Amino acid sequence: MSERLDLESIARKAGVSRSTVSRVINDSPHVSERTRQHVLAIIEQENFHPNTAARALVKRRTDILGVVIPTSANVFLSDNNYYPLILAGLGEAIRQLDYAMLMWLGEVTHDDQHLMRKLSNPYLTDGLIFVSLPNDHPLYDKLSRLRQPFVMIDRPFGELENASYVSIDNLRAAEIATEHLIRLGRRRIAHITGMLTITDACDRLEGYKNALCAAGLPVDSQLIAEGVFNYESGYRAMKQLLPHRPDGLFAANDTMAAGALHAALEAGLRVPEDLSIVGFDDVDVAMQTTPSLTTIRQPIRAKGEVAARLLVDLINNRVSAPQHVILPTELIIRQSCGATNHTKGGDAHTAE
Amino acid sequence: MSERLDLESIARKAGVSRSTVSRVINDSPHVSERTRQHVLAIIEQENFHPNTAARALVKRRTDILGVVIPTSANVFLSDNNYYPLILAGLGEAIRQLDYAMLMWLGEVTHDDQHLMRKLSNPYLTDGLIFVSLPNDHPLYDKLSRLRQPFVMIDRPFGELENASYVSIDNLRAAEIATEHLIRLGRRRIAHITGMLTITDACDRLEGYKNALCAAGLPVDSQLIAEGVFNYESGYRAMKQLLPHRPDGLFAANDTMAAGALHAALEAGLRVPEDLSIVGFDDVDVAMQTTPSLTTIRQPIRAKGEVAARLLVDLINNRVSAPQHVILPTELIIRQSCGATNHTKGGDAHTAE
DNA sequence: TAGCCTTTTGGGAGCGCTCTCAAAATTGGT
DNA sequence: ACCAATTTTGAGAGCGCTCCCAAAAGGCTA
Repeated sequence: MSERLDLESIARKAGVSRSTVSRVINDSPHVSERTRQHVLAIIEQENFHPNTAARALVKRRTDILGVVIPTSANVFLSDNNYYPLILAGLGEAIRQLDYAMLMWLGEVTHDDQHLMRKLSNPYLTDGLIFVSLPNDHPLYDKLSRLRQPFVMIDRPFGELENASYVSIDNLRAAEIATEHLIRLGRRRIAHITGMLTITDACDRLEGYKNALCAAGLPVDSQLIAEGVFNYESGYRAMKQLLPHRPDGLFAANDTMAAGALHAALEAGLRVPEDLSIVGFDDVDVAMQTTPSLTTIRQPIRAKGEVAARLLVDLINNRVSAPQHVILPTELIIRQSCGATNHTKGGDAHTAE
Repeated sequence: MSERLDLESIARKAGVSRSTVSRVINDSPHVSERTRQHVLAIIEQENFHPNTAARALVKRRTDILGVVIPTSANVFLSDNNYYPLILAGLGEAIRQLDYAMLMWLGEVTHDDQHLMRKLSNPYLTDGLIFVSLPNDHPLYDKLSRLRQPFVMIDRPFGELENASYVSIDNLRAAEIATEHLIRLGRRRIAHITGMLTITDACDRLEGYKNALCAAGLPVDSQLIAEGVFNYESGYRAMKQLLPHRPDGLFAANDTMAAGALHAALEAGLRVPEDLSIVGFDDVDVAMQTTPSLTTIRQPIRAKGEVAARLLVDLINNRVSAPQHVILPTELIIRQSCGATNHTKGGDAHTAE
């Protein structure tokens, strides 16, 4: 019904040229204040929106960042709110940077080829962020062929040249968690790993072993059970560990720690008296269990924020790849480990 | 370094015209098989990607769907995995439909104007999906001025003409939950509401009241406490309800039910003996509490999937707005209500 | 008021694609 | 082998914007 709106039609109504309208839209300083206000008024009145496709065509910029979370459904969806937190951090930072966020979720194995073509289309996004890309993922090999700048959240496996990432020192954090249990006098310390296709999980396992070795304790494979970062797998892993009488447990995330706690309590163990538990992440669930979980806090939201900013810096050539950012972690002592602590953590109901 | 790739350059290399390459890319039937294969080979060899901006400019289609989750941070991020499930449903369906998903997360109050301009730009997305838009949200008024097709997940407040939505019958589901408690002999049934700016929460409150009235039970405002859909608020609400000695509780979602359960157990109540609890959603947490939660299951992923398909139908004029889709719910009986049940639900560790 | 410099404005070209229409090549029937 | 029908291909225009450059307008000094 209403004629189609473009720069030209706005220009005509405002009695100026297309170029001037363009300048107004792009906040160019080369427009008199009088003209700017007038054009702005017409734009408002006509409810005009510049065509982003036309703009992108000439500027070779879409102002869109792509986010890929290839994590399998049962981890993303489940009780583990690591990914929602990452997303929140990404979403907020990306919006602040005045970009839009294009998202691909879930397993991409089946339409791998197809998706990769979309992802690697340099005209769709200005850059990409990969979250927790498993090292056996089909996208892995294609990364090196990517033309666009990209940032990974969580350290990639092996030496991926040109890959920038944002992560934490998982190895050291796991050592700290395990050392804490050792310091509390535990000698049969078990570990529930995360999905071992994710480097973070491998590093945490490594850190756990390191700490045992450093303390002269044996690394007993019967005290190591594999999980996949969700509650269910933590519960199962603990069932499997219980016959080997652990007196301490370091779980690769809080969600699995909660599942393990459930299994331990069900088996009649007292926590922390009989079994000392330390988790990882410090997500909400850590404060909702009884007893609440001692854990390693990592800045999950910040990972997303930092990754987004880093990507934009990469896009604008303010820095050049690869960049590696390591964010700090912190041991948060609550009830599940049995250490007395009067300053940190707090219970479930006085959270900030 | 390498020359810029476009249709023309591919055409030159293949010894055909730009038009032919375009036809190949768009799967036009008007190309001989011989030519198609040849061109395809060149495209592959050169790793060519058509410029989406140029295509969008002429086709007036971006093949992008916008998803807006304006929910405040503490609900999206928290223990409640309603939104991740919605997202998973949306993400999968949108990918299957061969669209990309553009996302806006979190509160938009501050840069309201700015965001709305971006959202309503008809050249950025082909359509929009709003998830749980609170009725006091600044976007609410602007919905009627939207030119693009849009679909809401969860019923919008009031009579928004032209608004299509996908939801469930919250009113009836809440009645069923409450009736179940009544049937179990409970007489002092409490309710913890969701955020009352979301229509679903209002409907559930209404259904709760309806059921009480229908059973000749009084509606006691002291037995109604307001929550915001997260664990913390469920815990607090229960603390507030306990002095009024409820013997039953219907919580507007599982996460709050879990918080309430925590508070009840802490206060020394036995569940379900002293207090019968029914939740809503049937998310993972419902099977992880002890006792596990009786709840109303709603098809959360399906909401996302259906909304995406509906939006695409709207975009392609296969249906016309407004469309209202109501998905089915189901009462899942577990331990927290005290009803004996031998067929449904199961415990936390035998999930499907 | 003329002359110079600065600020502001306008017009043309072109980004890479799709679409329409016409031309060329192929097919089939006689 | 010829003409009509069909299939396949090519060229031109144009989508709505930005960018470059030149022209116009405005400000200042002499």
